[in-house]
Amino acid sequence: MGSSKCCEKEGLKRGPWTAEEDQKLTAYIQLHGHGSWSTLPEKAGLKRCRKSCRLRWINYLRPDIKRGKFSLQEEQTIVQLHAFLGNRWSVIAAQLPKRTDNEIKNHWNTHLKKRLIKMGIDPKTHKPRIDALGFPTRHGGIDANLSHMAQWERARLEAEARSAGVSNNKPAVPNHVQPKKSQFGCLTPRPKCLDLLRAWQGLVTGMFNFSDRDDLESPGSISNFSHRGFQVPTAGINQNAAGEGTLLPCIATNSYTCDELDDVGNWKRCEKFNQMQEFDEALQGRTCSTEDAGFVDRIYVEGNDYEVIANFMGDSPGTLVGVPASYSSMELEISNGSCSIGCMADDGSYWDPTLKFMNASSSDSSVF
DNA sequence: AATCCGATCAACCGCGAACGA
DNA sequence: TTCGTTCGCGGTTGATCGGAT
Repeated sequence: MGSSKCCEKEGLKRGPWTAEEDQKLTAYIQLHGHGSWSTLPEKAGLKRCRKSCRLRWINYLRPDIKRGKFSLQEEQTIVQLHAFLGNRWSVIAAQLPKRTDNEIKNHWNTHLKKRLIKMGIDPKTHKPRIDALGFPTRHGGIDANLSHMAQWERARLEAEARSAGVSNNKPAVPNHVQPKKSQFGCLTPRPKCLDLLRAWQGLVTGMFNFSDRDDLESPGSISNFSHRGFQVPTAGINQNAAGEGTLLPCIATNSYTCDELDDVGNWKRCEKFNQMQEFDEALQGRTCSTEDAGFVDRIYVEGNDYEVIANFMGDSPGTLVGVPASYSSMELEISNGSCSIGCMADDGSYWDPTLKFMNASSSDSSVF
């Protein structure tokens, strides 16, 4: 486990923790909180360095962590987020409740990475791997699907590049990828990148779903993805004579109305939706559920920067609502199949997107 | 039964960022 | 602005386990 450093110089203990040490650390933190990690070991009566204590608590002893097998959903999320974020395990872990970055990192390195490699997908780029002759690697009968995968991946990278390029002063990975604590003390529901990636979730689902069972231990064909349900959060948009875009209530099945939209960068999302058309015939029984509530994408309409949010009420199809991107702190609550959204601006003012949307629709104003 | 070997995962280290003096 | 300290992240190591030989 590496050469000794901070622990050895002061005669501190290293290696596996004993039950007694765990008990001491847990008892101390439950009573006092961890406070300063540098002083904790001494106060807690542990002959361990601060790093060792912190790691033990965060990765093992903390009460709000889940251990054991990763679910299909969790694995999909990891793969999707890794495609966007790379090895930013702490950010990925923030989107997987009760999982630690260390656990996710280990799971990636020991399971997911190998599974992707087996499928002929480069785990670093998430692109189909190219052999020495420049041809995509062959793996069973999945070539056709890999080409689809490659198209999706291209779309993903293009979207990523655009989002970085549209605003030079914005980081390539937006800040809101980082989970934020809102005034209500809750984490924002999820980063937009999850939604960008949701479009190809069906492919990933195909990669990780095997026949009729959810057993993940044996890789299966990805060729059956087209027969599966494919949840697609979709956008409806209307242009008036002046060329202004107005968001419409959107039934959460595909509504590819984007062809006529401008080609100057507004409504970037639509390009992605157009690419989804080629899957149109293959996709059946598309429905959108409350799982799709939350961020959909960032759009730029009339020079304004908006977040688009799928908003679901009860069991009815969702609507899309727009929120100024400056309203960074979102609240989303799902209960009894109903989803409500509210947003807090940095100055503390509150934005009710549903209300704004309805007002805007009735007044025929631009966008909202 | 003994040994080997690959897989797994807890734990450690180095480094950069954040922060305060 | 600089410097020292602390924290947290990502990469890596090595103990352990289980299956194969």
